[in-house]
Amino acid sequence: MARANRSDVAKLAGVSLSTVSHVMNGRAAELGFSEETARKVREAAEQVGYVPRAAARAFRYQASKVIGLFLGEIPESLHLPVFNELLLSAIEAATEMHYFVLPILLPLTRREEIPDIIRKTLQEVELAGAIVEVGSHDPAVFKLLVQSDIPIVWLNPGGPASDLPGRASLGIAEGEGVGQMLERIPTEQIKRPVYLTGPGPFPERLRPFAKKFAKYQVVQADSWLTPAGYNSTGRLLADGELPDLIFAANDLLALGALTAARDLEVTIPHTIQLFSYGGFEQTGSPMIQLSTVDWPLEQMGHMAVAALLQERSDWDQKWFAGAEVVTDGLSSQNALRLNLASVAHPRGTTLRLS
Amino acid sequence: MARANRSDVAKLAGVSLSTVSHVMNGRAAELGFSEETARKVREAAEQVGYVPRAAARAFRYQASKVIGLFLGEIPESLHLPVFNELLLSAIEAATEMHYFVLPILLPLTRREEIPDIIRKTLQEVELAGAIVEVGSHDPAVFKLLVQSDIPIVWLNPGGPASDLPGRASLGIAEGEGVGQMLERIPTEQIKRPVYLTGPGPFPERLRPFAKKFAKYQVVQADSWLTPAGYNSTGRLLADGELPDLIFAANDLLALGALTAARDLEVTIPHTIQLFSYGGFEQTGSPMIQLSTVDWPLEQMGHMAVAALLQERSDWDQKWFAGAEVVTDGLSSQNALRLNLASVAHPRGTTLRLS
DNA sequence: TTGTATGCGTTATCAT
DNA sequence: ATGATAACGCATACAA
Repeated sequence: MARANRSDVAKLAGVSLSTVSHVMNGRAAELGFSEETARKVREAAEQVGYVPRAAARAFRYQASKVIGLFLGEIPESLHLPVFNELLLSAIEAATEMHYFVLPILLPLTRREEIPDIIRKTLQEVELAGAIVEVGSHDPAVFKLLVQSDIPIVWLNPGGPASDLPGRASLGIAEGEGVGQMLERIPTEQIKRPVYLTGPGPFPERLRPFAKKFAKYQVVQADSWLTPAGYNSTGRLLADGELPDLIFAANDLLALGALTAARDLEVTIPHTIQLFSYGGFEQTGSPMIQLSTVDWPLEQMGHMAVAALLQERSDWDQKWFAGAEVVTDGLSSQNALRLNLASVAHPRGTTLRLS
Repeated sequence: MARANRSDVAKLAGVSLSTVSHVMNGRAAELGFSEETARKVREAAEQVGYVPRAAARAFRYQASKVIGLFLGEIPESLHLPVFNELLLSAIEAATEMHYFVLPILLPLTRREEIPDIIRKTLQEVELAGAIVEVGSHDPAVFKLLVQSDIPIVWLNPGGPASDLPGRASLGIAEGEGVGQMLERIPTEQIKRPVYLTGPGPFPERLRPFAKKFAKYQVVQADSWLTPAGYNSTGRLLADGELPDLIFAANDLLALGALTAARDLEVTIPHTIQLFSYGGFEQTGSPMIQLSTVDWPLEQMGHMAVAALLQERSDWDQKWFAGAEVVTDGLSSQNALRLNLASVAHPRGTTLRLS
């Protein structure tokens, strides 16, 4: 048997079609319907399991409750925090406003397919708006999205906000937290700083470190995961003069470095100080207190939704704090460009603090 | 300016509305339109950025490309693999068939809200089908979902398939992999087996362990995360006679146990053997080779989508292998109930194998 | 207090 | 080869 529709309910309740609509949309009292009628309708709906068809409602209202979240595909665990935290916080924020979040993965390779993916998406699911992780994509691939009239929020989880046209553009001031961290360390005593990173181009977060130290060594591991950090650090420590400060470009590399040092009986933080980027946090009673710089992805997800749905009050109050607003160079007057602050969490386990 | 619609294109191309539809749906050749007309239409569409309205299409076709994935909310990192692997594998499978996956989080507390969440969802977004993690929910809360005519696949990521009515019901034979693991260990020499678990009821995976050993000790940590495993194991090892086998109910607890043993200079696997459940895997050159039982969540996500979209061939070929099919006790003749095999990965690093 | 008419944008059928 | 039109289910303005 097919899904019940309005006329099934109307027939069963012995009322007209519009009466069903009015009652189901909670306007019974407002329009002065009898309690008796309302009850009859609700009972009939309940009995046949009637729920108004979303497709018909979306069509009729010319509106949708689905927010598209376009994310770069995940090459390895490095991106899991991006996926998890962005998606979950976006869902949380959206749910609060009775919206849904539809994640759409964009291939990192085969970029020529992206325009077509976007066209197919727009054609198959009505979107209330789009949140787009720009990544390293050529903005031109999003042309169709821009041409459609839905609001767009651009995201750059690994750097400054782009200046693409849309309702908002969010970035992260990665250097800020790193700078804070460096201020807490007596850096004048540092002789051999090391920057431990993964494959690919150096991220923004390196900048304050590079600025602080005239000379530093770069160790590039062959992945962004813990074992690579372990191996690279192991080789580094075995090979000659010990470093006295390691900045790991992500937390997983730092965990590898920590373990390698322990295995080689190099004490941290006494012999080597260590900190990383990513906001590693253990709930409950922690085993490891890693000094790390928070990556405000959760804030980013919340703000993206808030901006998309134009809940300006939300930005200002809960999530806005610490954001660096940049309004110049934007075409739309409604647009907001801002970089979320990253925050240092220095901890005595891995840093000797001044 | 508003999003372009069909009539904008028709006007620009100088043709009728239906001609635009015909061309846009690739039926130009079939209906014998001139190449000239088709080109004009395509160019006009391109120029104004026309994409057919999804809401109107969904309405007209009485169909949708969105699969709802109803998941229990995530209380702590324990559930991250469930969320990640299920969602990502479902997205992967769905994308291949040109479908989308909409994750919907159901509150674990405040369960009385669930029926309303489901009703709102059905009312606001047209679903092609639903994949539902049953969890510990009373199946009655899903009544509206069942009454709607969309196909449903039930999931139990932590135990056997339920026998709810729907297109399919998938579970996991957790005991299978644990049993395999126990067969590889010379268990007659085990004197003091310990089961290390987290808060809450004991999962299915314990069963073969309990069956194998007449007497075993249960250590219940106060969370499912690594630090809790560390603390509980630390206390256990300090407190008297050492165990000789620890089965950790998840990988994170096992990692804590491993670290605790190392810190107390108890050798693994020589003094204590250790294995866990969850399929912990490090890509690249691994630092830790944990003996663990695979949790086939990825397979589950793929199969759920395949079953939902009735791609029977898919089950049989790629993902079906090793699944234990149970067809008795099902009402719907289309329904399939099966338990995916879990697989042991014994590794010499943490187990002494026979 | 209830019923009726209209339109939302698209597609497919049918007529030209 | 191209154009006109009905139908999809719902919500609402308006008529009764």
